[in-house]
Amino acid sequence: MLDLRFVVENRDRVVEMLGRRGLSVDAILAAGDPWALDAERRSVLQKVEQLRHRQRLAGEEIARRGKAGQDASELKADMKGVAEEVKALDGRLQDAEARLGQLMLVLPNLPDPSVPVGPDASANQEVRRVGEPPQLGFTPKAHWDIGTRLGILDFDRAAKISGARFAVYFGAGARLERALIQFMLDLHTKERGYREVIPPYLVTAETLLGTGQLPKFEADLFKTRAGEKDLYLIPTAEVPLTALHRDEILEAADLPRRYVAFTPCFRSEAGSYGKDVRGLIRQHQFHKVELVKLTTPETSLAELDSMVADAEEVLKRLGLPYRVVVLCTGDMGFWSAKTYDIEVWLPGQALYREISSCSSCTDYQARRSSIRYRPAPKEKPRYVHTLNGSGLAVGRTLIAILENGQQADGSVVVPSALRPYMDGLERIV
RNA sequence: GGAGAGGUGGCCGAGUGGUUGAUGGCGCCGGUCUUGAAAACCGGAGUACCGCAAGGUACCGCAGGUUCGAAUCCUGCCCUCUCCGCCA
Repeated sequence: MLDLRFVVENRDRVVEMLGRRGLSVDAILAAGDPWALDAERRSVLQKVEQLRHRQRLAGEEIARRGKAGQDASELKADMKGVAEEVKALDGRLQDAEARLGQLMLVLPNLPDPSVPVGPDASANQEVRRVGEPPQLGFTPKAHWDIGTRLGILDFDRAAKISGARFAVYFGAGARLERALIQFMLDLHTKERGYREVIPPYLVTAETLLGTGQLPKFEADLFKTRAGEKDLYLIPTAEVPLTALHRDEILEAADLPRRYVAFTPCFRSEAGSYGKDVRGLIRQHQFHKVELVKLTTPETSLAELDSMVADAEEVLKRLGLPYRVVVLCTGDMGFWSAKTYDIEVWLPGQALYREISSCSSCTDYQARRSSIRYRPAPKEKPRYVHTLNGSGLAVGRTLIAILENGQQADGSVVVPSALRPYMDGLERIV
């Protein structure tokens, strides 16, 4: 969430920055007036604290008289009234704080000044293009045709088992998925300085509140229920990885922290009916190798750049053409301050499709999750910046390999970087 | 699923309802001593919020309650651990 103090003291600026994201003042105020609520909160808080101070002094006096054998019944009677007053005011205070807290949870992050302003994806800006789309010399097929024909992907049987938006991988398909995972993890851990993590795939509501998926985006999640306990399937490893250091104060020397995790991801894809219904593009369950960093505010944008480079390196080594796009204010995620998407070329659709999204969330998640660091001994703790990025989405990488490596005879060439992970297999036939 | 134990400051561990944000120990930081180090001794050290400031308030798993006053009493919840059962 945003820094309440900053919001209160910089009303115009906050309104302007949120406006860039398409959030009008009216829309903000419709959810509640943070400025009025904060004023209420402060004034009540001061009264409560004054009364509590009186209670404390009176308590000491009563104890003293008790020891000295003096009467304190009149003072006690007075303080009973004070206690009731405190209780009433405290109720008002808690009410104001609760409403303010809920309001702050539904305000998105402020965009970084460098982010282009725009209403939707059409205003995103291409940063660079790497690699050339392959000259296939025949009409390229979509991956679902390629994979089905090779017998390595099976959507019909997946539908039988689990319904729409699932896939079964067979043989070389399953092997290719596993090879990609291994390849990506090796790259990030051995060459890029990330520490490998296997986190829980089921998380609590508090965890999702900390990263921002809750309370606003519950419809996108799969929720499980076991007895009285509600747990959510992770939509991305960003959630458990970012939450690793919740309620902690890290040492400056520990930053940046770089984590990489391979996990399945689960998304309900509510509201995406009719979109990407075929193939592996949009599934309820998919694999992702996720990168997460905790950094100081000063280094976060540089670390974002290097994270993008880490994700790009996967594509470079696989020989897949791609471009990097900086998302405009209107297309960014709720908790992001700046996002780069990496889009891979898909010959089957003849367009670039998102295969990675790398964001700096500045201190937005850190504040919600209370992840801080101490800049120097004795100094006050500050919030870290949290960054996350796909490195990469495994299923979509497999799509790109099938579509870019497809041959006229229907076979698929395995990128040489992956062959060591597939017993030297050069071609899927 | 059944039975039991426990959650206090970075860690360990005290705490009779009343100057207890909390004894003590370890670890940590500074100092004295020492050629240096160790030991010993002295001192320091949590987080958040309110306030221009002085200063104040809150926090002993969480939330309520009793009371003039709660780490301490009561209720509910959460978590951890042990044993039994079941199980990959």
